[in-house]
Amino acid sequence: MARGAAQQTAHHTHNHKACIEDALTTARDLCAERGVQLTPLREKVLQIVWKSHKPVGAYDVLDELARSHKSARPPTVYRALDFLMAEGFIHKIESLNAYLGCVEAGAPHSGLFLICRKCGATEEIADPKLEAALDQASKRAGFQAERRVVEISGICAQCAA
Amino acid sequence: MARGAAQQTAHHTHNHKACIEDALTTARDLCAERGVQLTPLREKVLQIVWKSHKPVGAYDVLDELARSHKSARPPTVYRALDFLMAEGFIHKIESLNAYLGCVEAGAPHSGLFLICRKCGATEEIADPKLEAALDQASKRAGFQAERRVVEISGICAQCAA
DNA sequence: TGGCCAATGCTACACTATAACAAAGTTCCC
DNA sequence: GGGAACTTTGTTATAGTGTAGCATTGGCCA
Repeated sequence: MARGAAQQTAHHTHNHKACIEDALTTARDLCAERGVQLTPLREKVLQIVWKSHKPVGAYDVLDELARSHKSARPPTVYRALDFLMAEGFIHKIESLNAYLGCVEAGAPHSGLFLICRKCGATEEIADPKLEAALDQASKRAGFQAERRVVEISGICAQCAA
Repeated sequence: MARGAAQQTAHHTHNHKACIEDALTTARDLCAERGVQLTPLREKVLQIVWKSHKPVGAYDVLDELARSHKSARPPTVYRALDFLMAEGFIHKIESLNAYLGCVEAGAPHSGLFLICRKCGATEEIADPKLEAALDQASKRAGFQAERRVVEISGICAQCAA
């Protein structure tokens, strides 16, 4: 699963380095606030997940991590991913068994994802109205919703053009 | 993963045998219409998936299938599951890596699922308004939606009571 | 009767994820 | 500063999910 350096963005070329820096800074700040540790290992994993706007598999993270961290093993990666998810810094894309940096880090939340099956770029969109509609639908069925998984696959605007 | 005979329904006790029979009859009719083969193997797998209203893992299907079909292997099961999904008779629940009988077999479609994390019962609900809202949201992002995964986990009405 | 196609058999393997226990590092209190 | 409690990481092994690739069978029909 080679994920090249080019074509990393969801919509157009942009300064992706700034994306990564934003994500890392936000994570550092939030961890400080919360009194939890963004250890070098965890930070490195977060950086790897943020290398592109495409969901990345745990074993791809492991391969990349192992270059700087020879002792890395599957549990190393999964523990870091679990931490990052618990803090709301990344999401798991269930339909791909892969992980994606969260653009709205802060409150842990369920996102809504648009996944391009051609280029792999995945966009997280926030749509309060839609979220409310989902909660409505649950409530109507007498169901206490706790977690939402909403993943839409198809062709992104760039690939369609 | 013991899935008992009791407590099989999403909402209340009901004649689950009728559920299964309905599903099998519908599948037989549709396959005849479409000129595809609902072989004994595929029918058996469909029946196993329909044993309850809880999503069932592929390897649980395999265990059950092997009782009557000694040569069954993972590919046996996955091929049958793929066929049944392609024909719209079952759904895959991505967040559980498990499969569930479709209550609205016929047109292949993406469902919306309410998954109880306590009893496992999973209800498929149809909500055209919500589906339209999801399509709207995609379109607004210039995205051509092809497949939807919508899975809501929480506590069902029965378990809450 | 031979060629084609769909379905199944079968072996092996790839990919995803966790259990369980050991070791090292951190915090905080006295 | 010593040490208990806790968090994080190391390490080995294994469980769980899914597919590749080729062989075999059986029906259809030209």
